[in-house]
Amino acid sequence: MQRRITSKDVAKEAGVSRATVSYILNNVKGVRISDETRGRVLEVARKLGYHLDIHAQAMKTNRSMSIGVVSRRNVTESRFVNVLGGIKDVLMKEKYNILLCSDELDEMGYPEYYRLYQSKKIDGIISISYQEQLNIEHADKRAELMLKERIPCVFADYHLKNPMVHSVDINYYHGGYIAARHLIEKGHREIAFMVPNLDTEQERQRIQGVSKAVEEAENVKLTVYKLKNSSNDFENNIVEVLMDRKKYSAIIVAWGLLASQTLYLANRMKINVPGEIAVISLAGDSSAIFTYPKLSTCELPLYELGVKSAQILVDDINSSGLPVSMSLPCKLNIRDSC
Amino acid sequence: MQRRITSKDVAKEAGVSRATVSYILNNVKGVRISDETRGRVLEVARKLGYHLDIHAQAMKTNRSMSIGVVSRRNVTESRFVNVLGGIKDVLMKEKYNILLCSDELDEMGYPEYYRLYQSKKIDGIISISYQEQLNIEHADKRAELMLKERIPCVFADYHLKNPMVHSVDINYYHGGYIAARHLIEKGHREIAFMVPNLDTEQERQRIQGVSKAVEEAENVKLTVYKLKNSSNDFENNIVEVLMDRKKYSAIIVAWGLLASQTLYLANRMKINVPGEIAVISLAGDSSAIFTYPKLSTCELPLYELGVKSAQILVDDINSSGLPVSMSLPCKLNIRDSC
DNA sequence: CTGTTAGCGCTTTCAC
DNA sequence: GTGAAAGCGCTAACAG
Repeated sequence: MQRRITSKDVAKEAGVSRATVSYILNNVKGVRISDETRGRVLEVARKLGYHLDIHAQAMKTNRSMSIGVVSRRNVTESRFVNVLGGIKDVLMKEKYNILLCSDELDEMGYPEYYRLYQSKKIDGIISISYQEQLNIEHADKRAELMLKERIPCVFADYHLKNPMVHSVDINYYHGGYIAARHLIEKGHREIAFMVPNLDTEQERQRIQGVSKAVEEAENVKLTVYKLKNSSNDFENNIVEVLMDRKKYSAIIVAWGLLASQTLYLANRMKINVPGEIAVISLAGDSSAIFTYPKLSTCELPLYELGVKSAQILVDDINSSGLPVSMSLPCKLNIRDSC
Repeated sequence: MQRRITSKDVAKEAGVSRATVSYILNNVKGVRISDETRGRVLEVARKLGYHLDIHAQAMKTNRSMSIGVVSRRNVTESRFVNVLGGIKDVLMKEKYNILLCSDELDEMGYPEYYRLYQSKKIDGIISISYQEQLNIEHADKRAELMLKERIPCVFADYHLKNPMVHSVDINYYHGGYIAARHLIEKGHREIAFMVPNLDTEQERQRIQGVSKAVEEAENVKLTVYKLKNSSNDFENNIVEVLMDRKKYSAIIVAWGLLASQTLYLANRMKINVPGEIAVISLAGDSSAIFTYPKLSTCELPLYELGVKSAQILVDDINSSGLPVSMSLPCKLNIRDSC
């Protein structure tokens, strides 16, 4: 086991002091160092195979250059992963690393990421909402904790009540509105809206958005079907709605998976889409594009959500300012199902 | 800005020494401490809001308790994310955190994760192959580097030549074999195999596995279609193969997305699946289950891949031993398309 | 412009 | 069983 090469070794070998080495390696400005010295030190560092000890550095600077990204357990959901992509792209540029955290509580009732922050393992937190997140009060409580302890933190897609924490949300109202609007412009006058029966801000906004578009139009009738969520198997629900198809010419479906399933069932029931019924989904990822027919969706700005969240967090860490809160619009992606 | 609470503060307040505090908080065995003292210290720590400084600890112990997971850029691929799930479940139990790394090279030609290891930010590395990873020599070179510097490292799904590094692979041969075998048992005698024309171990194994099953059977004819990869748009290729359909009664498709697209096109061309042609895919994730008809797949053991990789890495860090290399079998998941 | 030095907060050996 | 003290490798304030 051989000793680690430290900045001391580099300094000695190069015939300068440790401070000089530190200045050069960190590119500290406001210190002028002759190009010759600089070159020599860099060369020696390379030759000796010197590597910074990040813990020693962190100890001095009180910065770990890591950001915690919190997910509710399931890293597998495509929603999570798309947001992560946006976060990663921003943080890489800013020299931050991403540390995956859970929010499971420890014996003392604190979430893991709280501990990681207090231990200085991460400099800030991005919390991404999880699907079917019912318990908003719970999230609000977490936000309180962050606020109280002044922990740099951004809530992504949480739609919190608390206006003092940074938040980036998705404008589901807008999504519902433009989707319904599109159908109306296409001439549909009887529209069904299929949405899981959940008491979440997300679904509430969608219903409002869809309703708004309908209200603005003339002679358009809307039927909202609230699907009972029996362990995520909506088959029976969907079949019922499809049986009802004399009552409308188009369906808006709240979720991507639900939409795929709807198309599947339509195929099975020999219902022509979009001929007999047009279908549009208010979410859904690219994996859904090979449904038959290709699904028209209202794309959620997931990548953007990640980008904005990361930017806000980095800004906050660098100079904590006023709380930022924004809401990102959706984008229509019309393919073949309507 | 108030001073950080240190173990010194806790020690003073509790009337013991810092060493005692450390022993208690880390649950060090081989040191007997009266329950009364232990309780008092814990209580004081809680009251004062003491939190360990993880960098100071890491500096002493030379352990950062983080593992780097390397992905080639695209964290969005479902392949990556499923493996990650397995890794996460194991590492959480072992008290390790996951740090997402890229393998982009820095000015000095080292991948990011190499730097992170040398800086002691991570204790080991799990490298997950990326799809269509063509350049095996390149990967072998990375493996050399890890080996030379004795960096704890596991290569997941790389099929490296070097037997000295830990590796966990997927047995694509097995996947191809059981899929073909299933079709043969179902009575199919003319089988087509559609595979992207890539010179990778993965596709080579698949072809071998499928061929093997065909050879073992009597009177079965296999036609291999190598698809030219023009920017991942295989539509024309697939249509051609489907036009050829008098020549076979079943198709094996190498990739999940390709399979979805095949079903889509079959629908569009009014070809009945599995009536006219049966279809089975050698990969594909759960998002594909709402194709019409529901796609039969040979499931890749992605979660397991993550689990095994993480276990091997942790073992290696704790007591570096002989190189482990294993290959995980696939699993048939027969739904409606064959 | 460069060097000296004092810690950052922790663990752990060694003495008591 | 408990305590004193020696660093781990770095940065930044200060002195030269």
